[in-house]
Amino acid sequence: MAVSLKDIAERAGVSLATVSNVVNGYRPVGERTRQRVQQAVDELGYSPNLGARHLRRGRTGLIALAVPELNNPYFAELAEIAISEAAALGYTLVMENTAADRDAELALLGGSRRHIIDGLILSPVRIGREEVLSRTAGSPLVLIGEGVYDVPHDHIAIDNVAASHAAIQHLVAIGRRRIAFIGATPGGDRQSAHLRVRGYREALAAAGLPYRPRLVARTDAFGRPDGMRAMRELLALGDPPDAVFAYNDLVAIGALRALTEAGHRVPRDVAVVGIDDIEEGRFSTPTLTTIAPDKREIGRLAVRRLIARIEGTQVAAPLTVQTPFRLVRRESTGTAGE
Amino acid sequence: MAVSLKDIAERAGVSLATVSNVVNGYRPVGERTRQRVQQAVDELGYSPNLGARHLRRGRTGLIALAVPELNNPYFAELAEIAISEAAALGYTLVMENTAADRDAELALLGGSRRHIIDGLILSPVRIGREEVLSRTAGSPLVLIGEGVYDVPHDHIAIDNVAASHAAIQHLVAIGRRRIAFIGATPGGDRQSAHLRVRGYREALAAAGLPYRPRLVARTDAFGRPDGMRAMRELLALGDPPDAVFAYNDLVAIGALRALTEAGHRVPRDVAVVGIDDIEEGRFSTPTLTTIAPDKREIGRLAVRRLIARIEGTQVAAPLTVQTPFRLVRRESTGTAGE
DNA sequence: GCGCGACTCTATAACGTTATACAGACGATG
DNA sequence: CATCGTCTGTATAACGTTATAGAGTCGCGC
Repeated sequence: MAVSLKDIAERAGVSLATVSNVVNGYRPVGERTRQRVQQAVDELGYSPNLGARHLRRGRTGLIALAVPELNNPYFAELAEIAISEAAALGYTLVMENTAADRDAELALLGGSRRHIIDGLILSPVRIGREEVLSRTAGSPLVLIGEGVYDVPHDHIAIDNVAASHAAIQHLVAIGRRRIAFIGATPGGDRQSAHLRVRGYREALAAAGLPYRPRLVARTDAFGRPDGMRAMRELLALGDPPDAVFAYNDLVAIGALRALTEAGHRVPRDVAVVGIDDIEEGRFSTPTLTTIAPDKREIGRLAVRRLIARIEGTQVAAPLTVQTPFRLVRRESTGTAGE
Repeated sequence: MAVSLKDIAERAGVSLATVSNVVNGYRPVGERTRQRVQQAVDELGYSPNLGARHLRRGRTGLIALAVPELNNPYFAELAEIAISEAAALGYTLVMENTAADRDAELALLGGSRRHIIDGLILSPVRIGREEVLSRTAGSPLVLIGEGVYDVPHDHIAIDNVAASHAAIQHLVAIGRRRIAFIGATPGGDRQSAHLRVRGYREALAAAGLPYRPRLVARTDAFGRPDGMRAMRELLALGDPPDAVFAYNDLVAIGALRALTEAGHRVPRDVAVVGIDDIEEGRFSTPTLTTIAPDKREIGRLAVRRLIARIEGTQVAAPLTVQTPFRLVRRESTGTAGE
């Protein structure tokens, strides 16, 4: 079971160090010995003990991706991309679930996994700039999502304000005037929800539409039930909206369901736009118009940048990258004909 | 940054071994020294280096959950449960994605992660009994899902045949006669798809309905697009079905979409039943009737059993556990009134 | 024939932890 | 007063790896 370098060394009749050199290619080894060692490795089925290697090298080969909800399809899709990118670069990516819990985010930031993990990709939702700044330097950190800016770490995000603009402009272009927003959060001011609200307000202004605070619905979380609840509240308003822009696709799908149950037609009575472009929105009834971030780009960039930091090949200043997005029109805002 | 036992020992003026004993409570330590050591630990913010501990103890405290698709909500929901259960027991669970790839499953079985992981929970889809049997004993293994039986490992699953029965009986009870199945796989004979087909056939027979091979649709995978494609094929048949039982909820949702696009009414023209009870099915239009496995039970049981094996407290014979399920009626088979 | 670099390979000291064996002090016991 | 056990604490050898320093051997130029 436990076959170690020592076993190989004995079998091949060479020293420990030589085997190590063959396995790692760290130093040149004569062709004859190399072959003998390689044969022993194959025969005994040796694989290096990563724990020991870590202890010696100070690196584990593990990186973590910490997200606020594992079963938000957006993060699941992102994770799948990140995992394969990490694998391609020789790292193993482990998922960590913060459950949108402030303490969990702080613990990760503080290095609770410090000895296990070479670096961390974090999607923060409950912590802000100060908390990140107060981090006592640990392993490399890459931020994704839009919560925190102006910190000395790499940061990958879409331009939330611009994304909101695009959504609102689209709704205005199809003739909507009373446009609601679902998914504002009570606290947090550099949070992405806040940014999306800001984009919403700016775009309304640009279109010459009034900003009606009653059309901005708060939610505690960002799941389907939250969208459904908020939509019901909006419908209970004396003068309900004729369009809804949701914090994300899950919220939008909750809203869709509330509309259907209440007997409203989508998009005729109310048009709906989400963000994330999860697969579910391509199969819902009606299908969901959405702002599609480039998940592939986000996942790959985050992993590459983190690994570059870990390996120290790139000591350049931290960079904030804004990845592209596009508007995907589907039934919930009327297809071509409508 | 790197504060080790040695630093604590110096600070507290005791030996390395004593600090270790305080930290682990392995041996009694005098009250006075204990306090001095504890204080040093707190002041310097020591946390043990898990790699080194592993090297010494032979355990990492990591367990893996390997699933065929990370972004199938069923597995995402299961993962969330398993992660918190593992955390409660002092383990960290890492997700592994086999991508329904035979080689990936074999690699895990063969112990590709052997040095990193204390144990593995695997949901196999491409390998069968023989492959599992040929495993050269490695770390403990718990199987979930329904692919493989009669192997010397713990195995947690629902009774697929019984689940299929329940679904078909329900469809028969609401008056359906031409019931299709979507999600048969070409190969594999102990695979869960096969078992579900068997339950489908048996239940048809029990209800006195004929088995029509043309109503069994094959799919390459088990996602929304597969369900959609298969449903279209069924609709193209001269005499289409009046009900569909799908391999899982995702496939069912794909079928739902195909039906909607083709202008069929659900459940009036065609009723649909899935398996998994993912949240998406509670918000789809129409909402989806489904066989709901007890995900909480599955996740917790799998983790507990694996950890019991790892810690050797339970050397009893491997056990196959069938967890309960129930039928959840929703709109896709007609609600109470229909 | 001697010195020197180039080329292979080896011996060994870490990395941070835990388990084992042992040492010293102190009462109690014969 | 010798003997024994108990109670604390320490020294040290692993665990499997890699990096460093160094030891041979060979060929080549002077």
